[in-house]
Amino acid sequence: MQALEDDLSPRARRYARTQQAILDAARAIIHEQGADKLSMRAIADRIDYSPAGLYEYFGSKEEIIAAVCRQGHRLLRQTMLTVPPDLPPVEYLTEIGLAYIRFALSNPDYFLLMFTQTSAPALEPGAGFVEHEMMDADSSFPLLLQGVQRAREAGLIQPRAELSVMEAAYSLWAIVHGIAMLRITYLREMPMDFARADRAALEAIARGMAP
Amino acid sequence: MQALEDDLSPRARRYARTQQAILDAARAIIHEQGADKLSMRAIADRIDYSPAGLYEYFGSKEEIIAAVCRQGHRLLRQTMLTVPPDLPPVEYLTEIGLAYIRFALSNPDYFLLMFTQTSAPALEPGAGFVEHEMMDADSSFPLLLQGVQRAREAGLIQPRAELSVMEAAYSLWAIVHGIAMLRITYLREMPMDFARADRAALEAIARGMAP
DNA sequence: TCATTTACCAAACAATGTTCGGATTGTAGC
DNA sequence: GCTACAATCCGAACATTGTTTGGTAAATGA
Repeated sequence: MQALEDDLSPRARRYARTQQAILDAARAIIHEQGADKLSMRAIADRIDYSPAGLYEYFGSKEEIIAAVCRQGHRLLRQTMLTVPPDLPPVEYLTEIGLAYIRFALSNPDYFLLMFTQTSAPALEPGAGFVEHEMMDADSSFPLLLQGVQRAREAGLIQPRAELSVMEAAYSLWAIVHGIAMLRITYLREMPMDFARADRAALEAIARGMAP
Repeated sequence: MQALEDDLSPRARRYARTQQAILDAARAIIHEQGADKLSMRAIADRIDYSPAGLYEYFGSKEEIIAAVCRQGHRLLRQTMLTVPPDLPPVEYLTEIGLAYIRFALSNPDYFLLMFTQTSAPALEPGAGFVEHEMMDADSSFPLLLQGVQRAREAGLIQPRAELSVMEAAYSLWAIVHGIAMLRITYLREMPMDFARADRAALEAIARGMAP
């Protein structure tokens, strides 16, 4: 991990390390006490700083949260990357979908924070969809897109006039995201065989995209 | 609306009306300024009360929010009820799904608040799923359930061993909820033909449940 | 060695949810 | 109508929040 801190001056390295310590503390507080207990003072206490000292590293609490969310998206992507890519295409899609849901269930507050931010960076007017955060290398969506592409090449998914590859991936994302969201919020206390229901949902959407 | 205020004493009627005024003010603030601008003082100002006075009607800000959310779920259900029930079953399902999404897009802060509450009333241990909030008369889920049931009776949806009526409705809810959530949060700035993509998603899931 | 930038903090500020004590108002019983 | 009691309602305060300010100490570069 030290290796990543490139050819920076000692000062810049310390700065980056403290910045990361702030983010780690924030993440730990969110995980241990929930997002509503995340305060500048709590972060400062945990890393032996004063609240005011944090403003040397981040402009505001919002910026800290935004940075935590970026790391969260990277982490989510990495979780999905643990699924063996040599699985049969449809099974692969199912598994990365389930991994997405599992991530949300293991880190409900974190996940909720990541997908509740309404203050996104506004895209410049003329930008295409590739410019969007969704298509970043850190995002998890490209994995879905690539999975759908592979399934299509294997002939297991039929791209029709009414369902492009992009739209197929969007549908998959939506159903998986909807399940994750509902299960960590509205359906948290619902007694139900979710393992079964989730698989059924994924099978249904897969069948709907089959030739 | 006066008719609903039953056979209560004048005092109880005033009480109920003030309670409703508080909820209306809260809803208006959420709609006009966003959920983060919702404060006890803002509510009090709007209805000419002092902040302390509100505590005669609600125990806390959380209770106010919970009540606002309950009304939100009723409103969402009513929005979905405007879809003509005599449409062909599959088309009916598509339309109430689109109504769900439309509600979220027209009231993003409201919708987000409704489905972000993680402090739900814990279900008593021995309770079945019918006891859950999801199955309330105010909830929108029963509409989906009933729609799926009708489609099944018309032979347009095949209930299989791996996909009960309940699970089919759950799948539909998930995809619609996922679309709604993504579009008002992560994908807010995404330039994309959502009208097309949403229909494609709903068609795909419908095809996946067809015989 | 000295001047400047960096790192850091104590103290204060404004805004928040909530509580407390008392004042005012409405109601029920006589 | 009068009185006692309960219901409303509010000013003032408290604790907790994010953030700013002014200044001190340390590190850096000349």
